[in-house]
Amino acid sequence: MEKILDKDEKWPACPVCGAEVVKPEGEIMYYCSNAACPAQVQQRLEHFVSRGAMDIRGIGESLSAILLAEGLVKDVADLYYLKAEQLAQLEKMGDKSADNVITAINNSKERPLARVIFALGIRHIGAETAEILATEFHSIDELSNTSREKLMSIPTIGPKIADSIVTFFQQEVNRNIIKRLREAGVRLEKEVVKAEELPLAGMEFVITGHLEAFTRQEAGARIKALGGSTSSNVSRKTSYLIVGADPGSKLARAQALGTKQLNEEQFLELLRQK
DNA sequence: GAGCCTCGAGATCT
DNA sequence: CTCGAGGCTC
Repeated sequence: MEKILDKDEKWPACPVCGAEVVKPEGEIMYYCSNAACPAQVQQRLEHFVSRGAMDIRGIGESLSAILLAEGLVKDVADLYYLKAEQLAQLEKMGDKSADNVITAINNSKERPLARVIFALGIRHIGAETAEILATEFHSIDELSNTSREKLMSIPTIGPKIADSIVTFFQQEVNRNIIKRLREAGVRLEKEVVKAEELPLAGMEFVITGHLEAFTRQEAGARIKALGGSTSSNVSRKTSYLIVGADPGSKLARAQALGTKQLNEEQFLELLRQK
């Protein structure tokens, strides 16, 4: 039920910057409409450096506030242009602490794509959705150039999230931040995982019977993408026999060899764990 | 029967 | 927030 305002009644204003507040339809909370609101800027910075995001140790609530107040940082990209000497001049900051912070910032340049997406602070994009986006897109560029339709075709992503993403990448401020992150050397592409580090590395799979979720070819592709291999015959080298509906003679052979088996549900579970 | 709305469950985000 | 179920309209 929408509140009706009396003629002279004012909408509540942001307690920090005094800007007009908005209340998205169906929601209870009011949000400050000013993206440049100091409180919002600080929250975005804190979120960016937080553990689940870029994980920059040494910068938290306190230092974030100081960096903003001193004008050393105006947005998250500025972090990567900080100099140790600038930090060392701050209150309660010596050369040692300053160096530690700079090192932490540099280390964060290699974070996995999912974390970078999460760190950007796009509305409705939490750790989970960021993870999903990182499996669908190879880079921030690819994500930023995608369409509302493509996004909506992804399970768990509906109109609200799709719009939020599209709008975010349309904003000039955000494009600029991404540009400077790239120029500073922050990796905005999917990490290249070494073959031997893939989750199914060294495992050989054989499929028997009919799978519901996908064709043999698709199943094989998924296995390969995770570093595993496939074969058409069960042997002592076979790690798992995937048993679909109406299994063939491979099942008997697997039983004779004592090969481990997975039903389709267990196989899907294995893929989900990555 | 396609299109649109509401509603509730279950998952996710703030 | 997303998504599917069920009810309504045309």
